[in-house]
Amino acid sequence: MKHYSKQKRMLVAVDSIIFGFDGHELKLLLIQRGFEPEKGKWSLMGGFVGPEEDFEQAGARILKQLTGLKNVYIEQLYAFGEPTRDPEDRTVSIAYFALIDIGKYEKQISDDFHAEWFSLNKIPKLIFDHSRMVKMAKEKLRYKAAFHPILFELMPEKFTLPQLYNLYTGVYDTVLDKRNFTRKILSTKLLVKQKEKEKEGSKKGAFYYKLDKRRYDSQFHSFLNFIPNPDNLK
Amino acid sequence: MKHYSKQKRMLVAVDSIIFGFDGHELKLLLIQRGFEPEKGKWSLMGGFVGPEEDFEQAGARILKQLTGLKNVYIEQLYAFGEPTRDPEDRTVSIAYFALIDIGKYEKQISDDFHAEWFSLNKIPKLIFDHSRMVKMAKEKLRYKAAFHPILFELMPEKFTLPQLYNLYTGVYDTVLDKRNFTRKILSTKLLVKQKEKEKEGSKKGAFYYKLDKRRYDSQFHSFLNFIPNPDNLK
DNA sequence: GCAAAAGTGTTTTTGTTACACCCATGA
DNA sequence: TCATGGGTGTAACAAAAACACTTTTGC
Repeated sequence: MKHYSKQKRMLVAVDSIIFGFDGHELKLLLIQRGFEPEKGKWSLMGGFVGPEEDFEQAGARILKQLTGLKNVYIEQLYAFGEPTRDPEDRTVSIAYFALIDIGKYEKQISDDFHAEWFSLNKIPKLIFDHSRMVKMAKEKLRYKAAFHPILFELMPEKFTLPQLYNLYTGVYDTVLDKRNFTRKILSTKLLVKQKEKEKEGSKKGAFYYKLDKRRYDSQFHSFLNFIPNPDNLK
Repeated sequence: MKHYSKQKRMLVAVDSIIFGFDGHELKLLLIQRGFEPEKGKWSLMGGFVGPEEDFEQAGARILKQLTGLKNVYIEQLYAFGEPTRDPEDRTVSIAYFALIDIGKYEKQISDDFHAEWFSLNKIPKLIFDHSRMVKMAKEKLRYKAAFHPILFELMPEKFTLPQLYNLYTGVYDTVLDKRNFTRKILSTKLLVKQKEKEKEGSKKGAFYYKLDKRRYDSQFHSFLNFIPNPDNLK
């Protein structure tokens, strides 16, 4: 304490942009705050970083609290620190984005907040700078998913190629050539075809695939070029 | 204050990883601290975020203080927050990396620190988690420079293709095919050939080039694919 | 005249894109 | 039997990679 005593201290929070995919479109998990300030307004899930915690621990704790999930994909997005971003008090926010298997999500009982999934094009007004955080998270997800197989984190254990196709076209808000898409995905050797078919979505049914976990882990950082002309992603 | 009063407050600092290029190799600017704690040890340049400042302002202020430069390329790298990363007190560090034209750098007179440029493979032991920050900055620079023309930020107004070649091979610690490299660089149309030659580096002399600032700004986010097989960049 | 670094084209290989029809099934 | 969505191959084109010799000039 002796050397830094003149410096201003700040609150430090972690806010999580939580993405899920329901087989048709990408969704975002938001909470309606049950506490002041901004009680009743829509918000990202967040919380203050505890005295003995690092950011990852705080992020994991918050995610667990809201979704019941642990060991999910979570990655630091950006640190936000405008002096007045939280009008109540100087608060720095370390934003993380998480990708979860929406099927594993279970609504938590809590008085503090009530959570809901939103389609990405129907996001309500959010408190503070949370809309900016969401925008940035979408950009980063697009950027990263163009090269790395990160979107598989959103899929259930067994999934079909049409589902995956829906996810990619949704994330990039574009149509992709179905044959080229299939070829590219399968050429990564990341997927293992199952014998069963998914029969809900269509009459013919679509084959299930599973991730080859070994290959996935080892190729995660490789450049797989999922998206044609990834220009202008930012 | 009324709602957050129970939360722990922390110090928030900005640390800058400052890269420069002398025409031959990539360098890092470090300071030897003239103040406690860790007086005399090598460190990144940093400082606390002031009560009315955001991170970018703090980063710019710190960079100006050490290098005399303003309006240089600076980008947020990562937020570090392990509870004991600074043994003195709980301090969160928002790390930024900066790319400067080493020729414009002018040593600042200050009692507080004495600065020196280091080759990237001769970095001394650094305080706290600064070595980890440097490592991460190198990785991010490699990643980003593989797709975006960011390394031009390190060059002086006029530079030669051999200098640029040295920079790229240095950053990726690899040899590149000279003809393919030249073709790729020139095919971006980002460079304008000058009439004069640089005569210091060789007998024959190498033509100077300048950045086409307009094109550079508009293509900055495009994917230019500078590096063959960018796999395993992380 | 020779050492040292700059500059320059072509061929091969690889990857990307464009494109359209048949299949399986439940209603 | 037909409507719906699933599944599949090929040819043209574009981009990347491999490869070596000539030029200039200061010493």
